[in-house]
Amino acid sequence: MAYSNAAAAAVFDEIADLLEVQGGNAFRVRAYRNAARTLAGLGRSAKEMIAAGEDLDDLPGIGKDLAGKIAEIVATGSCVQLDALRKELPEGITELLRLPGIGPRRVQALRGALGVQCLADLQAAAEQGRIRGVRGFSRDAERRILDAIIALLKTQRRVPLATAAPMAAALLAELQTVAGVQQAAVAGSLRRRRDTVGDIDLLVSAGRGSPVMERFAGGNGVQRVLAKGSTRASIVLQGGVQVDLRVVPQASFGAALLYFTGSKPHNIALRRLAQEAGLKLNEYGLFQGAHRVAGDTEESVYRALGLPWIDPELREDSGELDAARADRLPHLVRLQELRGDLHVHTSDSDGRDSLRVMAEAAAARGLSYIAVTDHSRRLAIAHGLDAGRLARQIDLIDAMNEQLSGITLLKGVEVDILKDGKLDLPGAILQRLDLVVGAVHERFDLPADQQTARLLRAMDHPYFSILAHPAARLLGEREPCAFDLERVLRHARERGCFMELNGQPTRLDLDDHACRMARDIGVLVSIASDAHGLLEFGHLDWGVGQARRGWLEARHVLNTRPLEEVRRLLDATMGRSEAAVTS
DNA sequence: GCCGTTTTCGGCCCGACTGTTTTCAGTCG
Repeated sequence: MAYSNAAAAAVFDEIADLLEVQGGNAFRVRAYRNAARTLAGLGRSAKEMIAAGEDLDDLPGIGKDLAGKIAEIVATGSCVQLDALRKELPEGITELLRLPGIGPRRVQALRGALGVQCLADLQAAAEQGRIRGVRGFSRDAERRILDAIIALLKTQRRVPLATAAPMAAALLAELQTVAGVQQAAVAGSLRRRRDTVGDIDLLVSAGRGSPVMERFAGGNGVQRVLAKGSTRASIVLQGGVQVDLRVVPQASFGAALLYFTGSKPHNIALRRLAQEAGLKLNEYGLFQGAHRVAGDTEESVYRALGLPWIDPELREDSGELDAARADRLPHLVRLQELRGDLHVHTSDSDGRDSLRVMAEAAAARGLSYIAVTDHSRRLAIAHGLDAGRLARQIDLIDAMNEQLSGITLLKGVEVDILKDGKLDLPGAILQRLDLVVGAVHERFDLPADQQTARLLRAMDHPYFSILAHPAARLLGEREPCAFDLERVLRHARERGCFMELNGQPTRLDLDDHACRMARDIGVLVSIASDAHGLLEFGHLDWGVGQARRGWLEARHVLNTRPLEEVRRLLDATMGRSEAAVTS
């Protein structure tokens, strides 16, 4: 198994889980989790850093010990400490932590008293009425555990951002109509635009006596109320998505929004900053003693800490505080800066709408160009185009460009990258296109070195412009392919081709970390809708969210450029230099 | 396990909610 930062991060996360169940020092557990986060968000491969003689213990949260463990993982692919922990603890014990209300202490209690080793053991113990006999567990607790196990087994865990966002918007609109509610906002990972969200976090400010909690917990579509106090409540919606609501006074709204937006590591880092300045930050404000010095808006809190306001997408404690202090925060790309979309399907392959309908829908959204990129012949299930059908589509597009105004259609294809890295259509037809978008649609399971070689070879084809959805992941369905992203990005830069950030809600691929690596290495990213119907140009917005999480500015994005410039850049990938085009 | 314009030891963010161990520990975000 080839080394990846993600694999090393997974090792540290598992060690943290196991130490936690074992009742280990909570700060030691956190140290492993921090290191996992550092690795996952690292712009470069730790393996290459070691090879270059760099000290890993210069990285935040990584000291001598963990640097040594990373070196061990790089060298051997495993970690002695993890192997030892796995031997000491039963496989499956950490899944008990996924049950609400069950933490490390209760897992230990259940294991000690009943010998529970996994979810199935616990379920059996609950069904047999043995849990109520354990100290600290009542008959009610036993029933709750059983309910939680059943709920866990049938609900999906995280939902795509695009699924949660409209649910949150609907709830927010309802809360805004409740008497006494002054301000309401979405917070949490949804506001930070993570690709998936575990629950929906909502915040409102309201005067005393507002019935907002009652309305929230008693609303339509509420399946279960998990908790309900005067300032905080949690419900589960029909369909299994959890929603948390927090109510604060108006004067605390900004501090609460900051706190409730997270991420947790960002909050911890901010609170530490406050501490160092002799202040205390909590969800009610920034305090000097009992005096509130800031808190009505997020800006006021950041400003009082000597910082500019930070975009929510950046709040992951991955360098944004340093950047803010140095006044070097990125000017993140915005949806309205996209001028075109370089991955669009029509009913010629598996799209639902015709060429003309797609063109008009794109124009109506304010785009000035789109690339028509239907599938190639290999993808028979998508009615992929062979050379003959593609040639006819090319002629059709030429003719249609004569008629259209305000939008230009670029001639492209989403060509399959075959197992050996060859492309699924002959060069003679690819040569006639404005751009070639290559994608993997099969054999996702190749070993990392073969998958990497496959992608590199595809990019070396004389006509290759953009690598589409490079990891080929499907959120909740298919893990990303194993390949050496850094090598692929470096090759793309040398070859002069581009990487796609696919905006389909279950793809979002490149992911945020990969975007940041592309930015660092200097490869332009094409944010694409991969629209298969006229309504799907909206997917561009999900792509923009991930791009922003990846610190991308307009200058890092291919399709923020005007048509003439994009043409020049694409021509170069197709072996047509500027001189050749004009001659 | 990490970290350090007080430091190589002794800290490590802070508060709400729940259940139950009737004064607080465990869990969560």
